[in-house]
Amino acid sequence: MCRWVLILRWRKCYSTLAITANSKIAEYARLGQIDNARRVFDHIPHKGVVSWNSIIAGYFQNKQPSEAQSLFDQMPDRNLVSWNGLISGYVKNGMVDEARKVFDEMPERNVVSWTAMVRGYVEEGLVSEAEALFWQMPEKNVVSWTVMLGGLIQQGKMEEAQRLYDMMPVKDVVARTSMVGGLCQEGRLGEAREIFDNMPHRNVFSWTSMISGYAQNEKVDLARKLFEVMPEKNEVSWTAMLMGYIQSERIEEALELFDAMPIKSIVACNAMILGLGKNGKVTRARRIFDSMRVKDDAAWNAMIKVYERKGFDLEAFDMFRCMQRQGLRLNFPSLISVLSVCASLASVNHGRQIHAQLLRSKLDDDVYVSSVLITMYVKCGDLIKAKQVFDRFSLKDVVMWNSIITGYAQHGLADETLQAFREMCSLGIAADAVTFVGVLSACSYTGKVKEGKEIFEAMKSKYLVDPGTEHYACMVDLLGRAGHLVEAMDMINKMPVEADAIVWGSFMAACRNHMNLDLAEVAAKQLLQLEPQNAGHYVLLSNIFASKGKWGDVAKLRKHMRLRKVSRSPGCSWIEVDKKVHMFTGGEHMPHPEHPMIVEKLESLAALLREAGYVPDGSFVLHDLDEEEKVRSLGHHSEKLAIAYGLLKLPGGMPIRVMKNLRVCGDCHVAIKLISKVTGRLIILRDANRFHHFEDGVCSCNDYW
DNA sequence: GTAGGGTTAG
Repeated sequence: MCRWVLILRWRKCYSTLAITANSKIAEYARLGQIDNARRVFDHIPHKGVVSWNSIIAGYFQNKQPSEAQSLFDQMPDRNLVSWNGLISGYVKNGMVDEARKVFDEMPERNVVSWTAMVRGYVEEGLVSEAEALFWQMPEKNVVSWTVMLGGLIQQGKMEEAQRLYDMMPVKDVVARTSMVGGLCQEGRLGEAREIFDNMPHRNVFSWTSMISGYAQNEKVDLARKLFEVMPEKNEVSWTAMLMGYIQSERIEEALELFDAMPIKSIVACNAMILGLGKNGKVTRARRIFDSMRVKDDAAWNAMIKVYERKGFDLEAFDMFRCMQRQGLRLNFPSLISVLSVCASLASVNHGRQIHAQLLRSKLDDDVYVSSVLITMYVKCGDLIKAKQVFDRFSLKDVVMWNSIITGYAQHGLADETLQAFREMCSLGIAADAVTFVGVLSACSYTGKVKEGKEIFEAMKSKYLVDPGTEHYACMVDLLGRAGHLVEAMDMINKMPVEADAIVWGSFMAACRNHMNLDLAEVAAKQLLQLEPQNAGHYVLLSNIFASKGKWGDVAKLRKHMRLRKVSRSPGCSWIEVDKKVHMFTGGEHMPHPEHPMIVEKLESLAALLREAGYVPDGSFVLHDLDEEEKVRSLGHHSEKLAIAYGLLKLPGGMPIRVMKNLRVCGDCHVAIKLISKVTGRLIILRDANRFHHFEDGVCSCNDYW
């Protein structure tokens, strides 16, 4: 008697233990600690079928389908749950074919098996396969119907979805919620609301679905009304509401809601960071980022993207490095952002490093990534490497062709640009608007007026691409540079759309280069109207007035500038030395630590230049200084500082690559040509528009920029 | 304790 009790007690205890072990397996698997789950599994003395099922599901959950399959093969006995688990495991790993094989081979099937398989097809977007299977099902229940419904909705087949929904014998909360979501996606808010209102039961999901529907369709206030009355909210509901404000750019209200959120989900934080970034509130975005206890890939990407978009390249890069130091894996969006950062910083070394990582993680055989890579190398001035990446890729799309075409154009290689353009056309790839910007600007940079005009005409008639403002800007630039100012003006007047600042800016520069002060004045006034905050326009107009001796107008303009609180966007140049980017600003507010040495170098250079016959040209300076002061101010233009630093730090024979955020000024251009001559160094300068290769006193732009 | 459905982002 006593013995039996003991045995029974022992058995009871044993089964409790097994259950605990099985839940431990599931728990570890959920946390991504599959090895711990396995350890628990291995220590169970007499493993039941549930333990096996649990560990197999765990491996599927942790993206190790082959290990799961191998365990399945070793199982002493399997039940229907094991088979169904295998199907759903493959489905979750996007392996429909494997799932189907299991489905065909299994000894018996129930509704769950069928539903899982239908779901598998739906996940892959194979709706017709899903439908075929669905109608073959020996029995269906609400879940199977809902899976099929979800598939149709996901594919945007709303009429079919509607029909299926009407046919459903039983509609529960889930099915109704699905339908609400589908209708909202189509903007059919009224119908969605009707289903919502007529639901016998509503839960958080249904409420959130309706709220999100309003929020996504620019009905934020309606969303808010519902949000206020919903009985219980979870973090997803809060986030859905938040997204509404962010998407309608109502950033203050978004912030208010965000601060009120009881639980700030990662999704909410990430969305808030991006939203703030879009609205220029970078510091606030950073504060939220720092406050996040757990940061996922998306959080890092969001922060990197915010910095990248704002042009805070160094910060973006630091962030990326920080992310890697935390041991986070490279992922697609952050790679794209950071490659753009490398491109904009023209940091070849960093770019190459990332390229290497790309190769290792096998992310490089993607059109998108390759195009960004090409652009990166182009902007870093390494056309050879850009071409290598380009050639390596077999299935090139327009974007990739555009990358290399624009690259050649920016380096002033018109023949290569045109050749690539022809090659692309002969391969039957349709040129788009971006292609023509590249081709036309190449013609413009190199004075190919005839070719440019022909291409511009062909663009409309032969390639059927409507010219946009950017193409007119190219044409105005092309004509203007070549001195056909009247024709350029004519082009502006004939434009179907209003000329923007870029068009007028090109025209302006042309007038200045060809010393047509009257037309320049017209252009400058237009520019001031279009961009009253851009200090560059004041500088230009002021220079024109000064050249004409209209000192009264100069004074008036300055006063105007002060009144409107316009400040010059600071010129800034940078150079990469020892894998570090060194920034230089024109003034002496934030001097480089090695400033004295650089100034010394500049002075010795100045002496050499004077010997070579260089006379500083003060007309490029805005400030009303006396001659000597002007020379000093010119001497400290940021590009010269950066070049001097490069001369000091980079071994002889190595090209000096300098980047500048504005267009290089005329005086610097003359001076740098001479510097390349007296020092015998190749100097590559990337300014806001294009590349200048200075060698032995000559620039690749032929003084035409 | 193990198998099938609905809500937030990029």
